[in-house]
Amino acid sequence: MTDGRDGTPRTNGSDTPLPRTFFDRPPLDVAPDLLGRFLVRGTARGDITVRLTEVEAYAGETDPGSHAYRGRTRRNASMFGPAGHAYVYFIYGMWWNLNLVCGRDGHAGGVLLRAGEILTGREQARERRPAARDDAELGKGPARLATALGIDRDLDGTDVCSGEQGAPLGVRAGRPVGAAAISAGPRTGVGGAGADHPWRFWITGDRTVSPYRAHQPRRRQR
DNA sequence: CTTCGGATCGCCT
DNA sequence: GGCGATCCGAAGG
Repeated sequence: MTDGRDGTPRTNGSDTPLPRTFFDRPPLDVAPDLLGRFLVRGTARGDITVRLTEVEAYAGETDPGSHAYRGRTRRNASMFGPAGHAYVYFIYGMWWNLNLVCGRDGHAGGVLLRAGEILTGREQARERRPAARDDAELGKGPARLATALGIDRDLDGTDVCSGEQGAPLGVRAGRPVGAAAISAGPRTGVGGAGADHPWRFWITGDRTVSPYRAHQPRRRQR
């Protein structure tokens, strides 16, 4: 990324790609460490850069809340693949959600990217998110974030650690957040065993963090 | 401000 | 056939 004004490269290291080893850890370690990092979406129209503000860990085969809990299927195959790749899935018949696969080989862990602050490429994001009432809403929620970034099935399995210019997705060092600025709590909209465990992490007080919503068992139809 | 119903489809039981 | 790691607009207080 450049500074957005005169093209002068940054010199503070925020553009450095995160090494693949970053993702070679359990989701509960990776998730809070992703806060403040930059996700770069490369499109034909230029880059969109997001500062990650809210994430959720999914532990894999042993986690009843995870898509990987019941084993490998066509949908969740990317979670069983190598770390440092994207897992993109379709939800509620209309939306896409983006995860980053992490954990040691053979463990289907992932981190759901729930919200972020759009730093560059705001015009593209606004066009894809006409319902957003202000910039903070562009990526405030997992499906909103994916929509703002133009994420869909095509990006499932994409390597986010290639470090190549123009890659469709990449994760950069960004501005990591210290533990004192991080809050933790239960996952949003996820029930079942372990629902109360603090698996969700966000930057305390950040305006782009989505509101918490408890799991709601669907009311039976009458 | 909060609550609620509808949209819409692929995966799983 | 049920329901989900959601969002949005309308209606109600």
